[in-house]
Amino acid sequence: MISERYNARKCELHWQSVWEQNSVFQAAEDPAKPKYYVLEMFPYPSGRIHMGHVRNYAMGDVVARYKRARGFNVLHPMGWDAFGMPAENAAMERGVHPGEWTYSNIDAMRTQLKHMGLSLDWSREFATCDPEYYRHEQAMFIDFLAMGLAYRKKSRVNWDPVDNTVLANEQVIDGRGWRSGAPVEQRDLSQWFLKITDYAEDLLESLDGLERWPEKVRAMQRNWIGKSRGLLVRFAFSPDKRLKSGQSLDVYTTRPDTLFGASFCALSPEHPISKSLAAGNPDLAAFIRECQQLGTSEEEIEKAEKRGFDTGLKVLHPFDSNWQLPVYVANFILMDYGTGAIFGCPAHDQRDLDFANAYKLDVVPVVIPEDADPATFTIENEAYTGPGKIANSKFLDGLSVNEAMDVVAAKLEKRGTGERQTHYRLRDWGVSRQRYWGCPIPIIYCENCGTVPVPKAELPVRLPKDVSFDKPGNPLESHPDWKYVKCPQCGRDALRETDTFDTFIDSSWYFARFCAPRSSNPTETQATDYWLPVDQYIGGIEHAILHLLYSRFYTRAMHKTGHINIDEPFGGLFTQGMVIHETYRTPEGNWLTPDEVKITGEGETRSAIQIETGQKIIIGPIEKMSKSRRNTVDPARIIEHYGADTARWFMLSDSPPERDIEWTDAGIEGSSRFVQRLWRTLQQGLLIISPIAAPKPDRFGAESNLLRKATHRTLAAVSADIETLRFNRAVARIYEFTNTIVAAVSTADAHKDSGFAWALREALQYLTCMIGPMMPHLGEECWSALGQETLLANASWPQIEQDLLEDDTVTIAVQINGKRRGEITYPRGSSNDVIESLALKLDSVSRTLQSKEVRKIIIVPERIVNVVI
RNA sequence: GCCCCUGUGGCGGAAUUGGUAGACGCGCUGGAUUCAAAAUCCAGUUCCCGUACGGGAGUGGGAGUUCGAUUCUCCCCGGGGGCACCA
Repeated sequence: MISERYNARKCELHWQSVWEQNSVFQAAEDPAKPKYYVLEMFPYPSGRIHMGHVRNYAMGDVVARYKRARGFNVLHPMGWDAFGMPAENAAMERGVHPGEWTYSNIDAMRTQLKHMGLSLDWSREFATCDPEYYRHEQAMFIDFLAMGLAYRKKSRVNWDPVDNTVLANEQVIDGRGWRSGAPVEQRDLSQWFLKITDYAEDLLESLDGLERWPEKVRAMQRNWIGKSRGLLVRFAFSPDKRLKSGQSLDVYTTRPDTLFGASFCALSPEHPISKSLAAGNPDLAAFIRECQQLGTSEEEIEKAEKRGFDTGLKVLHPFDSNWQLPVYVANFILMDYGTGAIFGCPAHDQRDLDFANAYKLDVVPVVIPEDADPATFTIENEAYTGPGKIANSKFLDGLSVNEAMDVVAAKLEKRGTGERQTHYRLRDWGVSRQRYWGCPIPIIYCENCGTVPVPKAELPVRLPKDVSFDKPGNPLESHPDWKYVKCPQCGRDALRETDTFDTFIDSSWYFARFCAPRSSNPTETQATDYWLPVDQYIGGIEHAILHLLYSRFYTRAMHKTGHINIDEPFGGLFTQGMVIHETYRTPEGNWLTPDEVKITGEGETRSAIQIETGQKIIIGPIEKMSKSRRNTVDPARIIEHYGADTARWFMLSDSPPERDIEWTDAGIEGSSRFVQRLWRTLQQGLLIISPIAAPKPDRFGAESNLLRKATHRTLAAVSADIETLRFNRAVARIYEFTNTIVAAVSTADAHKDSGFAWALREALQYLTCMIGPMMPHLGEECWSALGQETLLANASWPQIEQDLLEDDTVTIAVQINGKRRGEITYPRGSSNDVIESLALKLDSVSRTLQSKEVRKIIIVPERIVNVVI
């Protein structure tokens, strides 16, 4: 029989409309059913989805559909992280309004996502740039302010002196503005901050309770919070007329044990003492300006060559007032950490060592490894940070590192020149952005009343539509009238805050909004109490720290202000690997998409040209797919050509979901072939299988029993794989199982076997259920072909018969000296004596043993036999 | 620079978490079917020696622990992510 090929395009449209017409995926609270909230990180509407999105949403959809089948009331919503810089860049480059650009992107991407056949509740969709969303953000900010969770302080930004605009770190390239090319400066601006540091300890401790989070994410957050115990040391200055009398230099150190190895002190360029000295010293002022050209990013600062400026000031060593240490201003000292000043111990800190070598300062090792000789142990280009005994440190000599820390801390505390402290690396969250396309900060500045929140009744503070991007800088600032308002308290002329919120705020609570997306309050307790926390959150590993930590904090802040009753937003987290791809740039530095480039040659001779112009292209590093690098691959052609099911299946196959994958469509033919093969096998099977309501036979023949074992074992394995999100393994099991079915269907003998028709129906039905979460359209088509009248999307996950999972015999390998020499099969539960004699009887073993003496036989039942000779 | 992850055939990867390395898929080779092609089916496919039987090597590199290491420990090398204004 020649069966018809599976027509993906026709079937996919059909089932998508059936699901939609029946509102199959619309969720509602149902206290009688256990809930399950599946959420994938919502996308930034860049215009087109790329393969990274397909991977993310295919994974989430498998979980959502699987949990539905398992009887859960599933919430699986979708929305848009719609504020952000790319919309403003589009406005500047193409003159299109950010809102218009964003909404048309949303339309395009929604269509693409719908073609994927995801089990989403689209009735809950929202975009964060909608005033009906961001008004609640404004209301909550006012609540945060009232509760002391928000405050204003001066903070530095990257400033482009030519474009007169604030630059994001991404827009600073080698210390220059990306458009103007002008060296970047740092500027102090008054900005709003949220007090995430209030929760540093809680955010740290609670990580232990997040058992369904990857350990690596918890580790990254722990390091980010960076709790340290150390000592604040007050260095007295040697008298100097540039200082106020009694002024001391406060230094925070986690290594007080190395105090005798100190050879200098260093101040951050932003340190108050640096600034006051600079006022009277043009050379120092110039040096500080140079430091500031590195921009604000920690990466730039730490990678830069270590440089310093000798202030001429001296401090006295706390344990020896005859010992003076020079005080530098140094480019690698961060004002935000500790006190913004350090004492440098070059022997035991690499940065200090680099600095000391550059400025010819002493390098005295004071921690000596156990196996080293203190008399000869020296440090040259590599600092020693390991354990050891203290040396060259007077009364500390011979102590361990920890003992020495205690002794130093105790002595200085007693003297009043030191204080044990706990510090966190975590800084407060700066949320002000000098940009248009974000949520306006609902604050009014009145000369009379000061900082006044916009009354809640007047929310939302809407973004004005009539803005111009002709001038650089924030269009809200230059808007003719938007910022001029009356003070809500005294009615006098006042000014609106023209900064908008960091877009991380938008994504810090959207999961809560999805529970009741049309509520006139930010959240609806009845809905959030039912749905939250998110049971399975899925997104890229690149969000391991910022987004996930901000959300954890924001949830706590919402709890404190009465908007929610939980502290941890995400019960289970899965961080998928990124889809990465090579990057391509023209010699002028313009990014090109993979479509625009032709690659020739291999290895050393590999090169690329731009298809349109024939010009040679620079092949850049392999990076995560992103709009800004243009290294994205649009799934549209793949979906159009092969169908959404094939695209989904392909993305789930092969690679473990947490691993990065370099995009290639090699192998997609295989996925497509499998779809056809499965459909064909089903067609052939339909001619053999028993009717839908046929009762289960009392007994099964050998062939049928083998098939049933394969069916139930595959189901057990696939269920476990989906529960743990190991989709690639589930795919492999399904391939194997399909091969088994194909073989059974094509074996004439099997058909005569007792109960085979029933066993084959069972196999095909189970197979259909198993592919359903991954290839839902094909699943529905098969389900219907099998004579089912319900939707597979609403069907229950099949039952496993436990007694089909176990065999009565065991096959294990026999090794000689750890090298495999053969295998034996024996009845389950056999004694070690039986196993041993079977193993020794093997030809391959006995042959080797003839000339050798057996020293030991290791038998691990049901695992291995190892004969040691 | 710092923190986190990662490395297995020609390619993506599997290995019950210390117990048969290479499941499954891709690709490739040969064959069947066909007027021909597509599709499909069958066989083979880690590398080296050998017609074969078989033997040896082998999980980025080096050391270690163990009867046994892809798995645990240490050092080194390559790749990716994050570094607070990309999202």
